[in-house]
Amino acid sequence: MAKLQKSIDKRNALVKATIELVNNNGFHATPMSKIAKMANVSPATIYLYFENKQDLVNQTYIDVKAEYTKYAFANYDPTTPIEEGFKMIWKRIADFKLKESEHAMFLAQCDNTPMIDEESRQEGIKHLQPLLDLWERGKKEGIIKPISDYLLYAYAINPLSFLMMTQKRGAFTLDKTHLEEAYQSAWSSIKMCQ
Amino acid sequence: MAKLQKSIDKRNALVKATIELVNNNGFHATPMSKIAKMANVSPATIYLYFENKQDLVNQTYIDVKAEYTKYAFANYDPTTPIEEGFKMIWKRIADFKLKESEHAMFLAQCDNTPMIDEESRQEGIKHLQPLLDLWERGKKEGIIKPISDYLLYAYAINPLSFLMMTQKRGAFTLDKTHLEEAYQSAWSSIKMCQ
Amino acid sequence: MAKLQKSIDKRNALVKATIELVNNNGFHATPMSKIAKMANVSPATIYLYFENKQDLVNQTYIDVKAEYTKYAFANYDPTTPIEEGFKMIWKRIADFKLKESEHAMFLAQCDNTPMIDEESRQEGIKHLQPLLDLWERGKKEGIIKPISDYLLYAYAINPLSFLMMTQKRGAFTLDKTHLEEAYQSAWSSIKMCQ
Amino acid sequence: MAKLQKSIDKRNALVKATIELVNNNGFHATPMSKIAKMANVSPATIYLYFENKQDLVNQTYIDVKAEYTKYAFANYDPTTPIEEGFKMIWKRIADFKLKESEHAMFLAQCDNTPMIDEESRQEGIKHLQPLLDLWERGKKEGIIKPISDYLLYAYAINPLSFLMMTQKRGAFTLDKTHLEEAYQSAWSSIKMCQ
DNA sequence: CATGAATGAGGATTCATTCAT
DNA sequence: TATGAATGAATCCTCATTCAT
Repeated sequence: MAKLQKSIDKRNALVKATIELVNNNGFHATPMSKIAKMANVSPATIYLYFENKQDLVNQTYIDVKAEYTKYAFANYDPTTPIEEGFKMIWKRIADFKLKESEHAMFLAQCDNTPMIDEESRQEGIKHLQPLLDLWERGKKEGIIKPISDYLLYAYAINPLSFLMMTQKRGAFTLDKTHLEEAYQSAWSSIKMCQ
Repeated sequence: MAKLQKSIDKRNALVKATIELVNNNGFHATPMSKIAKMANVSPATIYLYFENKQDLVNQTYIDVKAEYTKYAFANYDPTTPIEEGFKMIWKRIADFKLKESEHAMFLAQCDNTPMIDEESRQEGIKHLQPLLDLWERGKKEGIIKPISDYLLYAYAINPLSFLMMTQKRGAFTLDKTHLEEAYQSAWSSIKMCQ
Repeated sequence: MAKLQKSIDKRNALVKATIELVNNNGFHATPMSKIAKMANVSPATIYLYFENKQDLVNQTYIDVKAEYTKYAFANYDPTTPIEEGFKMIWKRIADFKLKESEHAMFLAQCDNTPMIDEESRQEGIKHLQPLLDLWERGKKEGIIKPISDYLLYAYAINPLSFLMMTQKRGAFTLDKTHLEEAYQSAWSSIKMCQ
Repeated sequence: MAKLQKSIDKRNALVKATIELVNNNGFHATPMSKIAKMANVSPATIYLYFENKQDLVNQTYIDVKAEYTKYAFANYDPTTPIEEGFKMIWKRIADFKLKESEHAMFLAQCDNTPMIDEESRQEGIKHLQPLLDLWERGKKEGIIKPISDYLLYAYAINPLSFLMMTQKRGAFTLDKTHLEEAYQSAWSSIKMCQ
């Protein structure tokens, strides 16, 4: 039991180090040896937990993506009214992207780069279902525009990634007011024009 | 003159090869030797045109970014009415992202990755000025929401990058109808609510 | 007693696995971990039975060599007439090389490779004495050529190794007729010309 | 031209180093870095001449095998009478195995080990044809036993490998007398009994 | 006795960059 | 200007061996 616990700790340390180093240097500029050093293990130990470097980032991606969606829907109840439900989820996602910006940044890099296996990418998408369901419901009720989920995501959610990156680069800080404005823009872009 | 012409051809071939290879493999997984091969020159020749690998991608980034903004504002007249002007630019940008998707993809990778020097990043932003001017004008006239340009960009323009990537991955095809819907979402998100 | 029995089983399993893996991959391309896996023990367990990898192959070599000579002389009686005795031994050796070809192959690899300690090599040679004694007797009786034992071995016995390897590679199958022909060649090469 | 010459020299130096190091340590215990050092080139240079380590030994094997057969048949004329022709070839082969014992040892290791690709092994066999032709002729003329070429090789030629190895190990020195005795044994084993 | 986890040392291979031509 | 050969410095990964349990 103690052994097993220790193992999970090491795996976590490796995942954490991977996120930080890949964020700063990119996948291929992050040597396994540095990951090992940052996680306080021997390079060889990585291979007890992951098949190879590709597997390490794939699993890290899936881990972070799962954490992201878990966070997004943590307090969401599928019976909530559309607008309120959307706002709730949107705020949680905004929260995640800005507070857990290291993790969000890692996802952004994975999503705009050929560094993740297609299979792992698919695996990561799965957990977004509650949002898609909400949109489905919203479309039926005539509250959400009857357009492709890809378009809805592009306008309602994805801009947060851009804002997070911008903030990360120090060009701009997203305060409460900005956040409210962003939400209004998001909602305006997907709600039915009355 | 003939020699100079030849040189420009080689430089262009190198830039082109860089875009294609970095798109498919990422910066660090793209060896100089492969770039040279694809451009039909010797590896050593690259160093006649670029200082080193970093310089090569930096310059490629600036080139592509310049091409992007040039395309975006090609037929734009700064005296055009706000909504019409925005639509015009938006359509050009959408056009570029979808038709020159290789180049757009390259920019997306650069923008979400630590592969470009901060200096070159700044250099690339410069040429967006006409759009910022349009927004300035729009805000003054009470047509565009008086919010940060970063927010406006995040909602009006950046979603096109997401849609381009989605389409590139084959998950979804953006047809005329989608494009019109996307425009409506973009405009809705930044126009003043009346 | 039960424990001791168990131990011998493990040692045997390890020796067996070593033979098979070294045959297929060679000494250095055979990891201890694979040997352990094939023998159904932990890598660490190997070190309870053998000092290190070198010791493991050395002991395996000695084991197999002993088995080989034991088989060769199993039914041999030192008072048998020369030609009959030689034929008897030769047939046993041929039998071993062809039926226990895995073991014979292992010996061939050890004997043509710097993988075995000189000491273990010497140890392995010891048990061939009965054959040398037979030859001694044969020389005295004027039946066997009065030449070096090395020459006798090279012509009377060693060709069987070559034939075994050839057969192992599938180039050729040694049937009863071939075997008889081989024996004739062997005997012709060492018997006194009358 | 100077460049090309230099290249061939490097390739030769690499092949030479490979033979010596593999003889002393075996294939897998011979690091590329040591081969490079002994050949006075950088490790990376090896990969300009050979695809990888396997290719390096394969090509070395083929080179040495070609040298061996070229040496064996250097002064052989296919119209020579059988016994004389055989003796001539046999002597050349013995000469090669004993004088070029480094090369012969390398072949012995390759032939008793899974270190060479099957394809290269086949390639190496090709050049033995003149000997097979001689045997063919000998069988027709009733001078050589009408048995498989594999058997003939096993008894007439292969023992020389064993004797070479034995001599290399210092257990025994093959002088002129021994050599004559060896030839008699070889010939006895394959010639028709009259 | 037996083990699975852990690791340091090492090995094959790649690659950005240089240099002689 | 243009090149192909050459290379030292990484980088990923493996493996014999040890150690805490």
